Amino acid sequence: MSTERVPASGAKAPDKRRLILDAAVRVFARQGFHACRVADIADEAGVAYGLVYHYFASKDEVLDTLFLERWNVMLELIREVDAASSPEGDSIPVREKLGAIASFIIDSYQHDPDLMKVIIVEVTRAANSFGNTHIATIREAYDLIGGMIAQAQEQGVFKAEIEPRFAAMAFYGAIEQLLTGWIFDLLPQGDEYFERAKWLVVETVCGGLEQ
Amino acid sequence: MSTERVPASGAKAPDKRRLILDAAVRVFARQGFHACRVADIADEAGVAYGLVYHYFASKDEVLDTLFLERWNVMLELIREVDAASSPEGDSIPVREKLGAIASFIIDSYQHDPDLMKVIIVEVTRAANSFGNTHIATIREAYDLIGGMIAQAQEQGVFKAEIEPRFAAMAFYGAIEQLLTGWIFDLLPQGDEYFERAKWLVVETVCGGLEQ
Amino acid sequence: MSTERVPASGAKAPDKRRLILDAAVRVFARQGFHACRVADIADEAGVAYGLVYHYFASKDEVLDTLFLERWNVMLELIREVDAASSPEGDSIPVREKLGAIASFIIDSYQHDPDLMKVIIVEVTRAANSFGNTHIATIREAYDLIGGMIAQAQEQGVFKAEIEPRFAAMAFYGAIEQLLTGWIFDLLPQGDEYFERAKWLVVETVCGGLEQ
Amino acid sequence: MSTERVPASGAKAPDKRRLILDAAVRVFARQGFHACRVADIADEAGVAYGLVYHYFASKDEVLDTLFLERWNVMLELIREVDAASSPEGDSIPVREKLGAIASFIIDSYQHDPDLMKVIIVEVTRAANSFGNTHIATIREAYDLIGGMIAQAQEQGVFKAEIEPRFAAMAFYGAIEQLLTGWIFDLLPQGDEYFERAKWLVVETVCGGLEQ
DNA sequence: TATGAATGAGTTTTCATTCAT
DNA sequence: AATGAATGAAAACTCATTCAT
Repeated sequence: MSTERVPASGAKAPDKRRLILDAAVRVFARQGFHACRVADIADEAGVAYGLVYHYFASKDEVLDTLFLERWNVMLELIREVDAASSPEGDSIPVREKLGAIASFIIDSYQHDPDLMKVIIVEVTRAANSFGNTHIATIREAYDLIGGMIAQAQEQGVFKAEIEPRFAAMAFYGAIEQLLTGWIFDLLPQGDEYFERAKWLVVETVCGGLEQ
Repeated sequence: MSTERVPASGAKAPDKRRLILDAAVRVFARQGFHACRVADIADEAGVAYGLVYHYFASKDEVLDTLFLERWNVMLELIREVDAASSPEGDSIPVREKLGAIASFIIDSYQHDPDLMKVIIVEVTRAANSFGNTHIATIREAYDLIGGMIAQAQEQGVFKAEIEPRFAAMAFYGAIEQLLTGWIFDLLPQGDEYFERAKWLVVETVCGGLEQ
Repeated sequence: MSTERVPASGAKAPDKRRLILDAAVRVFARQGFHACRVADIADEAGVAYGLVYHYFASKDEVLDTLFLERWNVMLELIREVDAASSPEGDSIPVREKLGAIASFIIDSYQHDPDLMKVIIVEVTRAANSFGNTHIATIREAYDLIGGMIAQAQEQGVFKAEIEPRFAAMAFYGAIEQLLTGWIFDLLPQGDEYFERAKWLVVETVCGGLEQ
Repeated sequence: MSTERVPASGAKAPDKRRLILDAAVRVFARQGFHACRVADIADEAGVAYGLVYHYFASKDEVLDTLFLERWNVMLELIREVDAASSPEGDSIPVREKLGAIASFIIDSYQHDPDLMKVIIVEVTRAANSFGNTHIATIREAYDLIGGMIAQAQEQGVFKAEIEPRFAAMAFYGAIEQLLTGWIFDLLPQGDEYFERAKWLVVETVCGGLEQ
């Protein structure tokens, strides 16, 4: 977070740059990155057309910024979880780790569905455009999860036959597809559903991975 | 499957329409739907520019056709699996059913990675364009899988607390993310890996879902 | 000449490419390269906007083409003059050579003032854009003239103290400035004036260069 | 000359206006008037963007100012030369007059090549923009030279058949083309070459014009 | 069927100029 | 005098689609 180049100034001033980013989230979510014009972003933000280009070099950079802002927060969370230890000094159990990650992602969606929609739809799977640009950053998350699984395997908690990288992808894919279901309005939403979804994904995947 | 409107003619004639579709797969996979021009498709197919418009009403229709051709084959497979019964007349076990689906998808990727890349990258997650257009068709697959899970639940094979729709999404998402891993070159490929991936996804998800 | 990529087809068909080039000459001459829009060229040519881009990669390429077409004709003329010999087999005198060049340039202006205006105003002196791009081609003309002067020097016709390259520039500059005078409407025009100008420039420069 | 609206203040203060003008010369020479942005001028001058507009009404006015500053100095010089008389009270000979003009222009280039480049490339030949704006001012120089030549003709020094206006253009064009040669790096530079160029242009043109 | 020239609406980006501070 | 954020018109270029042959 806090990629702002502009002083926060006590959260009073409108901070046009933030205004533009927030507007872009809504517009990208509503129309899709390709289908929207830069003018739509400016209009949604209530600023002049040119100001978008005053703060961002291109339309692409707007999306890049949105993605990186959010993804880095997630990476930080995953790293913290990975390093976390119980009061006794032991590393916390995998189930808890993976549960924290699932919770974070689902909470993120609950908190700002538009942003998560944009990230999933426009970046995470865009193998020929943004996904490719940010592949290293994206991979970092997968690798960290893979590391957790490998560790659990070494500790004898998870089955030995498992290929950690593959399991990590399956786990992350399961979560992302739940979000996709919400995005496409194929799954029911609401606090209760979000909570149950967290449980289900952990229960399912961990249940299957455990010895 | 055979959605062709043109006689098969004994596989002799070039069948320009098929030529164009196959070329489109390669071009869409290589450059992405948005980044490629209709001229690129024509060039790749070795046909005249205008011929693409002779066979297809628009660039969109080319992708629509590719998606539907493949997705309908998958739907057929899922339906067959769903209806399949053992020699004794009993329905075959869920594990086998889901295994058949995972196998089919992964085999599809193995057989024509470009086509699966296009479907996943350009359609399945494209919530604001093709994904939305084909949402009903896509959903059908999720629903069929959800039905299988619900049945397994009723039979007492799967846990009762499970929400079948959610579990279906998790299952499908896990598979799709494995393909995504191959597409982005994040996971190792090869016959052996494909086979182990099939096993892993079924073992993991079913293992977690079972009582 | 004849850079046409399109068959001449008996001079019957309109040849849209030529139409565009000819229109561009008029528009560039009237408004200047920078001040005119591609739409102006298309309008002047009576063709659709996009057709300009069907035949030329960019607005720049239109000017490049116009310049090269004409300049290459001039280079050819200069080379011919340089190689020309009298009936007796001797090389023709410098005065005649330089006179032929001056005649050619001034005739060119008389024949198509717009084209010469464009070349002089937009290319020949444009040290930061087109002039720089075509500097090698432009230089070739100066070098050929310099060669003629050097030869005359060796033959004892021109003074020995002369630096041929400098003299060539002075000669060419004198002619170009006469055209500039006509372009800016600072000098009177008309057949008689054009003829006298040819004489004046040769008489002046050669008169001054001769021993 | 001193067109400055701002007190000279003993050459102590930075005089931002002058700073901007000098920076503009460098930027225009390096990138060309059209290719540079107002921001480039401000950056080069080390002043704030808006300050350019505090001192100048537009980007055009910056170039106008540069051109007029210099061209007026030249006009003054030409007028002085024209009025100059020998100690005996006779007007000095044409050769000396034209020599003084050639010297002044070449010295100007030697002293500030960037400024002369800008004037020649961006103004003097720009028939559709600045050249047209300043045509009256530019013409004055040509007319004054033409007057000198006419006078020499009347005195019987120059041939009678000469059209003074044409001869003036030829003379000025020869000089300007030498500068063009230096600008394009087609001719060798250095004190010696500059001196010889002065001699050559006068010797050539006057030699040819004399009876 | 097959060709590729012709059309023109649409979009990003640039950048001179204005303006509030 | 000095700053630099804000404005928005302008234009090159792209490319899906049409159409005459």
